[in-house]
Amino acid sequence: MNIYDVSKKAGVSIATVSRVLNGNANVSEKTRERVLSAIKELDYTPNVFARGLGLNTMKAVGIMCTDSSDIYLANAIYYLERELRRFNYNAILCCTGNDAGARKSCMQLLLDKRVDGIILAGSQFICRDAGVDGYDYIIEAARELPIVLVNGRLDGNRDGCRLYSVLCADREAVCSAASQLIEAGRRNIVYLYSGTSYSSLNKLDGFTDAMNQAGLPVRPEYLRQCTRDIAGARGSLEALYSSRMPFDAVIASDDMLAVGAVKFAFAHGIRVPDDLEIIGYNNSVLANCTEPELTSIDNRVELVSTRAVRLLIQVLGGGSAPPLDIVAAELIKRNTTKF
Amino acid sequence: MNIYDVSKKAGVSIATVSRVLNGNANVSEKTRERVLSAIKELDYTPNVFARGLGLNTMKAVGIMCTDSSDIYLANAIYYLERELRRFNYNAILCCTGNDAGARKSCMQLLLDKRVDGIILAGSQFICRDAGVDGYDYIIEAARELPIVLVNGRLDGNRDGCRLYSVLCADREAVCSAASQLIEAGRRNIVYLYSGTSYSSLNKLDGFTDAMNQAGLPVRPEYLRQCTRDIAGARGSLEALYSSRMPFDAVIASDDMLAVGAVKFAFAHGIRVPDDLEIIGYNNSVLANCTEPELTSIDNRVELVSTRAVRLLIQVLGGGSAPPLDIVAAELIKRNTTKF
DNA sequence: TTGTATGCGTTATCAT
DNA sequence: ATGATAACGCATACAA
Repeated sequence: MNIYDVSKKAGVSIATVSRVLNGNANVSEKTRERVLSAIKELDYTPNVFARGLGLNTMKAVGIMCTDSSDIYLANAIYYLERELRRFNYNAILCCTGNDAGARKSCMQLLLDKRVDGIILAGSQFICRDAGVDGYDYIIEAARELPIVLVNGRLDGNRDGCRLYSVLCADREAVCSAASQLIEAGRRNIVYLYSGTSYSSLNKLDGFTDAMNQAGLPVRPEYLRQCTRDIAGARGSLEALYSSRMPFDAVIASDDMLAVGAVKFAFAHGIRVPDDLEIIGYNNSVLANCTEPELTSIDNRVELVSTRAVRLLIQVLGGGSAPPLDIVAAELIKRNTTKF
Repeated sequence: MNIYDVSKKAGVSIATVSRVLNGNANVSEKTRERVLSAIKELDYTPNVFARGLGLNTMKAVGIMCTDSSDIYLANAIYYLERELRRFNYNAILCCTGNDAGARKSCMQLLLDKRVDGIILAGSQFICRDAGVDGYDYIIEAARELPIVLVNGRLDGNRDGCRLYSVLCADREAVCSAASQLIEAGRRNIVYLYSGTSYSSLNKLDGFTDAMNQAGLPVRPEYLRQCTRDIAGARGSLEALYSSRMPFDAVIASDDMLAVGAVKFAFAHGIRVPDDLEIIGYNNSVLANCTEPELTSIDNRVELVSTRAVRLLIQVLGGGSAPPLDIVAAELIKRNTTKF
């Protein structure tokens, strides 16, 4: 079942069939209809490989992420795929984990597959310990096809590179949230985080911004890094607590960690939000699970993901796009804060 | 940069290059090395389209699901993709939502893309309101390529179909859990569920099994269907509560609903697990978020997903496989139950 | 062991 | 408006 069968059935040449298939105007209405009905009758669909061979495109983009089961990334992937398919692109998913080598080979795999573009979902691709040439594989790839970072940032102003970043204004969001806690009278605020990704460090900066603006000291004991799970967050606060360092608020870089904070408070009979205010990040489903429910910073996954795809589509269509697109976050107030 | 360039550089014919590429034994060690070094020097990678055109395979499988942001499905997708890539297959993700038409067009899209196989992830593809010919699109597709249902079940014993189901013994799991509650003295057990998917109805059957085995009546007011979120679950229990129907245990078809049950209890000062025992399903991260933490049935996403891929790989390799592969669930005891 | 030639199913460039 | 034909880059049957 190929284009020849259709051309035979319709009594035209394969060129005409191809023209109909690709919406070429140079076809009379009569023949177009004849061809279309032949296509329908034979239930013909063009062979992607042959088409790809000629056009060098498969109408697919690669989505790379560290872990698609992470709640934030799972949402990002959902929105990315939905938007991509809206533009008739398929999504090829690649979970790389945190190993640098795996990332490179994943990227290479996608390049070899001749995808039309690549989306790097999640801030984990840009992190402190990447090293000087840690992003070379991205830069190089961006010379071959457009690459969009979702919630990560890498400068795309190098010549010959098509590298774009779409992200949320994390720093400003945390700064604003921290400022509100300070205004509400909190003085001993803990900042709880896990990774050293671009986004994570950015949030941390936002926290210190707020402290500086308020003229409050940023004490290193209150910047607490822990493993990325409930127990890690809780444990970190336990340690601080037993060392008798007072704290009256917690800002977490992820709802998961904020859940740990709620559990810590519960275990010690500390009242939330009266004695301890807690703010999470991502505004994920986890924020609705605790008691009281978490106030959380919404970093707009859907919006960011959608814009990332739109941007990519535009570039794939030969258009241009700004290398940086920043979306504002939104504080969703629930019951772990008083303001 | 193609196979001709490599052959020129290595001073051999393209046939020899192809042989080296495909691990054909009929190449002398000397020429093989010469070719390999030429490949490396030119940084050559074969064109997937040309290769696909000849072999009619793209080393990719489609993963269809209703919603990749659902926690269970997100996990399934993660494990599926990981295992697929372990066997050098890429994953093309397609989220269909709940619309039947979208499912069919998604399936067609994947068929047109000439994927090597398709995995239908999640029980939502098989559901009560599918209608008599509701699965025809799956059956027909299975005539063209192997299809594996993850956590759904469709009979694959039709001739010419390669249709397989890998799933968890949900019915037995719920039956066992309910039986344990009954043994512990609970008499008024609520079964809380949301969908009418294969898996969902199966769990419901497991619940009635347990009641029947214990000689207890299955009262329809205690089989409560609600929307698939925390508020829905909570609301459903509120309704039951205000109608003064006593209940002392809840089994939920999903951790999300169980969270709603915990919240309901908290709101009314009902002690968990003393006055109300609660059991969730999926053993997801949500089970760790509540206070007390949820006892939950672990339906082994990782195992099921991994086995599904292994089965598919086997079939793709020309081997045969059982049409049905069932994995046992496991009850993870935490603090919303007393036993 | 190696090379030649053909087929795979399109798209696109010419003619007509 | 339509048709013939040359790419596209690989695998492979067959020849040497």
